[in-house]
Amino acid sequence: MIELAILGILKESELHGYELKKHLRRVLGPLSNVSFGSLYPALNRLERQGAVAVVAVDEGAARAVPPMTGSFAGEAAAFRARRLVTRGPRNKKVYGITAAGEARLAELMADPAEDERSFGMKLAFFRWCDRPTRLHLLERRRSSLRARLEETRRAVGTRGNDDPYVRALMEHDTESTMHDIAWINRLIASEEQAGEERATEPTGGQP
Amino acid sequence: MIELAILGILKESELHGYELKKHLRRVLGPLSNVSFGSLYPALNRLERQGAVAVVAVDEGAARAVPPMTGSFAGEAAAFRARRLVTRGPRNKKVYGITAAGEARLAELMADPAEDERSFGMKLAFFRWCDRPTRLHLLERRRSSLRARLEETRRAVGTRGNDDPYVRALMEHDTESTMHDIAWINRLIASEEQAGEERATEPTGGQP
DNA sequence: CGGCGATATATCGGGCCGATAGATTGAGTC
DNA sequence: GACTCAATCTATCGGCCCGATATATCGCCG
Repeated sequence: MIELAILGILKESELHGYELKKHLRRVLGPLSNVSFGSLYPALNRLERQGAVAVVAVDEGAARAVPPMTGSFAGEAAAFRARRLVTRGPRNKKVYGITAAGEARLAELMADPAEDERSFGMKLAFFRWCDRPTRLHLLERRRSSLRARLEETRRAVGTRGNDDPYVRALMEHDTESTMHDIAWINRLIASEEQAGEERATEPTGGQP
Repeated sequence: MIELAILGILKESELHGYELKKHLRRVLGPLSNVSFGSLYPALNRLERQGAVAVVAVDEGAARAVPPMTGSFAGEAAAFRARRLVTRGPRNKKVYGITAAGEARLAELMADPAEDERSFGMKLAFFRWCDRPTRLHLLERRRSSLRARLEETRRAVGTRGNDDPYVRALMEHDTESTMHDIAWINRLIASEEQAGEERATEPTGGQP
């Protein structure tokens, strides 16, 4: 989900759409590559939901509407209207996350469907959630990877799948999935270790 | 693209939609998991394009329309119409690939965009194309993986990416991509080897 | 000044997915 | 036989996402 990504980025700093896209590319890198055709509608959706809000409208507007010239602003609007469309001149709408948005982010992180891509996004924003949630997400991911592994192995044993290329595809999928599981195991281990280190402090848990 | 997958499966045997989905799941396994919401519209599209054709309408129709009772068939149609929708009773439309469809399959295999998923599909149907095309696809895939590798490495070196989780994500992406490249290299090697073995025959190439 | 590439916002058509609906068949159950 | 229940089978709908496209400004170079 793109909304998760937007909220995760906006939680760090206020940005306008274009910057947002660049940050998304930087953080999610080769995962997802969000396009404007998704980004702007998603921002509008989030704004309608009250999860983000426009913080400022920069530069362009400052030139088009200098202080205390109401009639001039009206002329500018008329000029815009004459040009077939009402699209504003270099509006740079800077968005910020709201309290509702932070709640929504937590909700999106914690709960829903695991569509292969979304795990990567969630991991990229792990800093925004607590250790139990992180561990829960990691374990859920691991179990879905294990299911995938088993399904692929079952498929290999099915008659009708004797094509060498299909075979190669499945063997490689198996290898990759095992590699991923090992990685998740390392992440879980380091998460648990960090948790234990913090547990050797005043507020005692189980010794 | 789902059309490629449908044509690739139908080239092997004639099937109706439901079977088609099961075969797709078997062959593409954990890649893609085609849903009915994509499958049926895609079949209609392909039929409109003349790439596939309905070969037979089985069972249900055989019961509803027994031989030589035109009026009865008319009644059945009226009955169906009364039920708010015209959806046929257990129609089991069996599809087959046409000559145009085979051409379209070759076209889809050879040319277009590389959206990460489509390579897996193409590989699954490699048996349907010749060695030069296979090598071309493998090399294209390798170069896109190399590009991805480089982009991720660039992203790791960018300031602002100091979050440990983002870091972990990128390191793992790098590892996976390298793993994939090694795999592609093996596929290319075995493809070239098979080509050379066949080249030591009557029709001489370059010694 | 005139073009050119980067910045910036936004829409549109079309594909894909998950949810849902409607219908038929076959097996099991009393 | 009547009843239920799961599986089979086709299909649509709303909604999201993407690529292409339109529009407009900004800063830089020659």
